[in-house]
Amino acid sequence: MSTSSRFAVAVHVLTLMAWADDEPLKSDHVAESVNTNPVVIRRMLCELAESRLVISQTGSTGGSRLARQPEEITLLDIYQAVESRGVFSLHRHPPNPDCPVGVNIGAVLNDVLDEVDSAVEQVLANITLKDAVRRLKPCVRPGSNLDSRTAAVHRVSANGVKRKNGKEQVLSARN
Amino acid sequence: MSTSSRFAVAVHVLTLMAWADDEPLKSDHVAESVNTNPVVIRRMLCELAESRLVISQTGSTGGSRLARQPEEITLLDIYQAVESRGVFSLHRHPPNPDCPVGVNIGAVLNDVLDEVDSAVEQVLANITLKDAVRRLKPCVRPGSNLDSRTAAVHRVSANGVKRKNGKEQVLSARN
DNA sequence: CTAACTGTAACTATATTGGTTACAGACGAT
DNA sequence: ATCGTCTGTAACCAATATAGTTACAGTTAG
Repeated sequence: MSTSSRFAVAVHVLTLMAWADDEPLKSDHVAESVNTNPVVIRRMLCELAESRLVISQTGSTGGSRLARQPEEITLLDIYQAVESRGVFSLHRHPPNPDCPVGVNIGAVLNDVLDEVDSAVEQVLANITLKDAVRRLKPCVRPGSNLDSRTAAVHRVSANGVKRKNGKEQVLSARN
Repeated sequence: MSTSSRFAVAVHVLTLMAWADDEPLKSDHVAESVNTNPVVIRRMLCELAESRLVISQTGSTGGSRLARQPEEITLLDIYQAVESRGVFSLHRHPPNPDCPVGVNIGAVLNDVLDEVDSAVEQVLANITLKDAVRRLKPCVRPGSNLDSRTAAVHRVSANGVKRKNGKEQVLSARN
């Protein structure tokens, strides 16, 4: 499955906004944190705005901020806003209806894929943006006596992270 | 997420073999049921053979059959054989390490993605190939007095299937 | 030996995502 | 009023993954 990074980027963007605590962020600033092009961010912000997760303002003092409190936004909300399709797909072309397996495998698979989707949604529904911010442990909060530039000194290596499944990978190379 | 149909096709192929009850199937025959090219099937069968789910034989009377009983093969086995990566990906490029959120969001996301992957795996681990065959309800079994050609008369429309999430779609167009 | 398979390379087609440039429109500041 | 700085969005390109196709070497039963 060629999974996209859209969900990861969306969570990153909204976590930034939760961190910024209602101060509107400019797409350039967000893009710098995500390490991508501002247009990519603006495109995603449009989708998030359509889903009523962020509010954007044009103009010279514009920017985007969360539409709700971080504890009122779940990762499921974000997932549904940016990943329209389920986890798996069915066949590209319909199976042969003249085969007793082919004619029915679609219904069987639909049931399975629904079960999978439900399981994913249940996990994501139980994590809020506030939780995500809370999990940013090694970082200092904006209100502390260390500003973000200082905090950057404490940065840990993002490489060599191991997933539970044992696949070694770099932070950006889950694919 | 641009999900692939590899898992759906793999389940289809192995369900066919479970249905065939240890009789070796030729790639041409399988391809006809899946409605694709035999080489696509053979490629997938190679992967499934590497994962010890099927056994293939070359030669004029060759073909592929299950390596184990259908009740000893779970959908998780199939998933792991053909979908190497997890459900989501992290960022394509590493986030900005000079940003207090960017430097840590990867670890937070890894935890979340692990939870999601585990949930998916748990669902799939609890469904065996035998279950899949059992769920092919409206079909007649090979041993019955209706052969597969006759059974095809009973075929139902594969179109207009609705997923639980309300997205209307055709059987082949979950993407 | 021959026919009928699998295994596999090589190429093409298609789709999705992400990156980039460019520009119209909004809006606060002066 | 106009100017600078934003967002929104179109248009295009690049990269990648999947899938479809042709072709052929190697294997095996008869």
